Amino acid sequence: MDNRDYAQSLSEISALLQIQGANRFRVRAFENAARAISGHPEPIEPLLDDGSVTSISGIGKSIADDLLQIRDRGTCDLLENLLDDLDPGLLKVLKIQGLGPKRVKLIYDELGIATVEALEEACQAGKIRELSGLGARTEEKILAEIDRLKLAGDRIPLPEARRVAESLRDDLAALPQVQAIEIAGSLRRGRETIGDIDLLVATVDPEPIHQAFRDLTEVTDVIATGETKTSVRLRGGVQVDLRTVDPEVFGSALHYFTGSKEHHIALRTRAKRMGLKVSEYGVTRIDTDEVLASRTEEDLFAALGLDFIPPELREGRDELDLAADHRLPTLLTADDVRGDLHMHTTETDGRHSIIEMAEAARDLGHSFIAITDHSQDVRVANGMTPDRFARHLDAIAAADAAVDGIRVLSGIEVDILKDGSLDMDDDLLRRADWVIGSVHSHFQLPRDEMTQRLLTAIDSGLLSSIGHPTGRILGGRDGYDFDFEALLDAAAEHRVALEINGSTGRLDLNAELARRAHSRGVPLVLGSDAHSTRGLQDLRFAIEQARRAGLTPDDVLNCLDVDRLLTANGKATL
DNA sequence: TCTAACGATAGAACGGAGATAAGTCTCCG
Repeated sequence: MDNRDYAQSLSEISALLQIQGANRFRVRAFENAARAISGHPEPIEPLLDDGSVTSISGIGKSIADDLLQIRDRGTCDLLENLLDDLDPGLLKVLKIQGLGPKRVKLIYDELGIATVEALEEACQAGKIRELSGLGARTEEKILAEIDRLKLAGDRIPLPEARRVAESLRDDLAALPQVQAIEIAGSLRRGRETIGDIDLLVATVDPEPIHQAFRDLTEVTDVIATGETKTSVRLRGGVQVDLRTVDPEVFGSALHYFTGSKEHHIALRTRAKRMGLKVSEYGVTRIDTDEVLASRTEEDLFAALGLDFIPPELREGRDELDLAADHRLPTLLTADDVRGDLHMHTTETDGRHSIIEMAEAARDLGHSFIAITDHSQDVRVANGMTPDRFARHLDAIAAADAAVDGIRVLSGIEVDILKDGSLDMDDDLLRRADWVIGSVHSHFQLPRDEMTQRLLTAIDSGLLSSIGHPTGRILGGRDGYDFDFEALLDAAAEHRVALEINGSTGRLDLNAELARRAHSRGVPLVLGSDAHSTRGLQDLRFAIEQARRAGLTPDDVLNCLDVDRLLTANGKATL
C-alpha cells in the first residue's frame, strides 16, 4: 500500500465520523492526518512498525495504531465499527453538492437511503420533501446535481480553465462599475487542475455587475445570487463564482479568495498568536477591532510580520516560516526566461516553418530557441529519418543566419526506443545543439524495464534533457510506471535536465515532481512543446509550474544566456 | 484526536453569504 491508500482510509473515517455527528475536532484530526500522509514525501509504511510515524505532525498514538491495523488487515476497528453503524455508500452521497453530513444522516435515518441511486429514486418519488427541513426545491436540486455528476468529470486542466477565466474577466472588466478585477482561487495559485473559477471585483456599485454576469451567454444555470456573490454554471459544466467587494478591502479579499485553505489555517493561527485575526475584510486587532490592513495583499502580509508570499507558494507548507525569516525564494518570472527549448515545425507535425517560429519567438521576447522536431519512430508525427534530419540541421543553421534578433539552436526530440536506444544516428545527435529524449511508445512496459529504458538513454551521453518525463496526460492517461528516484539519481549524475513541459495537455513534470527534482540537484528546463507560433505561449504554463515548485532563475536552464546554456547541458559536458 | 506545555488539560481558524424552509444547513478559500 502506498501513502495514498492510507490517506484514503483516514479520509473515509473522517467523513463517516462527520455523518455520525462526532466531535468536530476529532473529525478534523483524521482529515489533517490524511493530508499529512498524502503530502509526506517518503513512504510511511517503514515508519509503522516502530511507531516513528508519530514524528509526522498530525499523527498521534491513536491514529498510528489505526494505520498499523490498516496495513495488516486493510481496515481497522474504528472504520469497521463506523461501517457497522453506517454505510459506505454514504460517502458518495456526501459528495453531492448541497448535502452535508446533517442532511445525509437525516435521509439515512428516516428513509434508510445510503446510495446515490436510492436517493435519486426517492427524489423522483417525492419522498425527500416530506422530511423536516427539506422541500421540493431541495429535491429538484439534488436531482440536477446527480445528473451533473453522471456527466461531468471532476476537475478541469489549468490551461483550459485559464482560457475560460480570462475571457470572463475581460468581459466583466469592460463594465464601467468595475474598478479592479482579478482571477483568484486555485487558478491564481497555478494548480494543475481546477475545481471552479473564482473572480473577484472591486466596486462600489455591485448590482449591475452581478446582473451582467448572470446574463453572459455562456451561463446555463444560476446556482446562487445575492448582493455580493453570484455562482453560475457555464456550458460544459464549469462553476464560476463572482464576488464583489469594496475597493478598500480588495487586497484582503483577494488574499482570502486565493487560498489555499491550508495556507489560511496556518496564517490565522499565526495571527491569533499575535492578538490579530484575518478575514476577507482585513487584518484586525482582536481586542479593539482596529483594522490594520486591507487594501493590498502586501499590507496584509506586512501587518503579520511577513514578506509577500507569491500565490503559487500559498499551500500551507513552510511558506510562513520562510516569509517570516526573509528566506522565500525569488521565483522566476517570464522576464527571467530567455528562450524556449522545445518546439516543432512543418518538418514534422508543426504548423509553421523554422523561420516563422523563430520570428514569433523573437516577438515574444525570447533571445534563443531550439527547434526540436520528431525522429522517425513517431510515424503519426511524420518523424525524421537520419537523412532528413541531416538536411534539417542545415535548414536550421540557415534560418539562424536569416533571422535577426534571435539565436536559433539546432535540436531534435529523439525517441527513446523500447530498449533505451535513441532513434537517430549518434553522430547526427552530436551535431545538434539541444537533444531532448522522449518516450512516445510502449507505455505499458513493466516498471523495471521502463526504468532501465530511461537510464540507458541517459547513459548514452547524448541527451540534453528528458522531455515530458512522466508521460502523463492531464485528465487523460496516467504516466508510465517507472522509478522516479532512479531517474533523478541518473539525471543528477549525468547533468541531464528534466523538462517542465508547458503544453496544455501535459504540465509534465508537474510542480511537485519538479520540486523533488530540484531538491536532488537535477537541472530543470522549460519547454512549450509548441506545434504552432501560437503554441509558443504555452511556455507560461511551464513557468507557472516552475514557480509552484519554488524555482528561481538560477534553477532553470532557460534563464541562462545561450552560450552558458550550451556548456551547461549534459550533452556538452562529454 | 492531536499538540503543546505539562504531568492532566485546554484549545483547536473563520464567519459571511445564500438557499430554503420557517430556524438550519451548506459552502467558500
